[in-house]
Amino acid sequence: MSDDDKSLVSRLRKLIGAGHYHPGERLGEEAVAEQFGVSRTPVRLAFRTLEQEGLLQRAGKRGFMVREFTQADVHCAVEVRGVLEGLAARRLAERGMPQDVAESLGFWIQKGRRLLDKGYLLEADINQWSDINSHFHGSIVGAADSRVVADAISRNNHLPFAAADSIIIDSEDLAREFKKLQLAQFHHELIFQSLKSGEGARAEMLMREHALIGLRYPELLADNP
Amino acid sequence: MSDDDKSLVSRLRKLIGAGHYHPGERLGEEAVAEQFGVSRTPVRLAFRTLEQEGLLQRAGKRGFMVREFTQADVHCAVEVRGVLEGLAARRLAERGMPQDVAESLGFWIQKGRRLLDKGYLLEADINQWSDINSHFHGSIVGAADSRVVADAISRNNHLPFAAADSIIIDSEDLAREFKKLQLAQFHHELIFQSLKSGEGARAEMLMREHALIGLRYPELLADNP
DNA sequence: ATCATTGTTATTGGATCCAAAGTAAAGGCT
DNA sequence: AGCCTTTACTTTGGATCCAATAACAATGAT
Repeated sequence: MSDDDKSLVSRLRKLIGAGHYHPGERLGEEAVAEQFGVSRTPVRLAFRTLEQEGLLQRAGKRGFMVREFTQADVHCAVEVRGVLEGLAARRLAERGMPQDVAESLGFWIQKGRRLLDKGYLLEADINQWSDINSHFHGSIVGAADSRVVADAISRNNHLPFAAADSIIIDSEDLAREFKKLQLAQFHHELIFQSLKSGEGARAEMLMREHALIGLRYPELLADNP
Repeated sequence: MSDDDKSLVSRLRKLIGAGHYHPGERLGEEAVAEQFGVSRTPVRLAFRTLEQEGLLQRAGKRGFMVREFTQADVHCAVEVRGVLEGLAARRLAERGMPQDVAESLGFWIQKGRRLLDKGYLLEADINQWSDINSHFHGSIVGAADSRVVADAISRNNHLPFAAADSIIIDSEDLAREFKKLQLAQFHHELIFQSLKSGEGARAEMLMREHALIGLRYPELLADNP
């Protein structure tokens, strides 16, 4: 197998997220163990972790089943990320942003600006934006200086489509995606601005709105071409 | 042992929460296994769960250590609960509160009112309030109708002092505690009011403020006797 | 004397075995 | 024929065994 180096949990996580297992499907320990060529022990350990992450749920007394994710679940996961990252942003604004964090955020904003300044989007730009985006969000969450908040966010990010860097990219319509990223970049700059001036409430609200960008804006941009 | 019926995770959770293990102390699988009279296997499983819950953290490549909780961590956990329960309340208000939920919340509010109406607090009332309180919060979270949100809250509640029903009771000063519960009851009624009228933003803010009642109000009440 | 290297020990990860519990199926009874 | 009971099988939980590895200690070299 190609990814023998990755841990069992992340491999399973990826498979579940990719919809490789049907939602509601029961996962037998023996079956999975055989599928990955390991014994039952590591599978049992992994299942407990995946259960806590919310990807698996107990199927009565008969082991675990793949958690089913509705559209509403995705929506909620994004909103949860919104309020949590909003909390992180507010904390950062209220406690004052350290110089190095400001520099780091400025750096990623500059990078985003340069990426979008050319006025259009290339296929190859997607990955770069994903990188920029996760560094921006990661810097804020990290600078909020609270393991509890960071853990809550990271746990939520284990849910499919919930993570900030899991923006659905529609390679078919790069023009529309460009508009979306332009808006996201604008959000980033506004958030940066409010963080710098210690506007906690504004930073929080902006962050919460920013989280929704993948949910609500596509339809909006679709209607107004 | 007296509590053989409880699962290993909850027993460990309780011990860790009670400070039975020193923060930062390394927990060996063998040692814990022997202490509980079981083999290493269930301990290993439990450790993975406790790790995800944030009570244990990996100690390098050498097993797990007891997570250390600072006062700031407790504060953050309470704020996280605030924003999450706030989200639940807003969802409930915006989607409209079903009749049965309104009746249930009204019931617990009535019970709280009757408990406090006598104007003072008895030692025995504490447990009853805890019951009322968790039912009130539980009803709202449940009625928000989102497993994602409910799970996020429940995971956060595993952290010591983060759960809504873990109000620190100072049996030495029941008069002050009475004031606190009076305020909490008032919060509950205001939240109920805003939920009924569909005031999402108000319900959310009230819920967030309500979460802080155990953190900030004691000092306030201490200064103003 | 200090540092590096090597050997020993402690501890975790993985595999296998056994027991317990639950489910499905087959057979018997009304 | 339908339902209940009993039996066989599947599957998970717990215990033990073995291997891999990291920490520790001791010994030797510079």
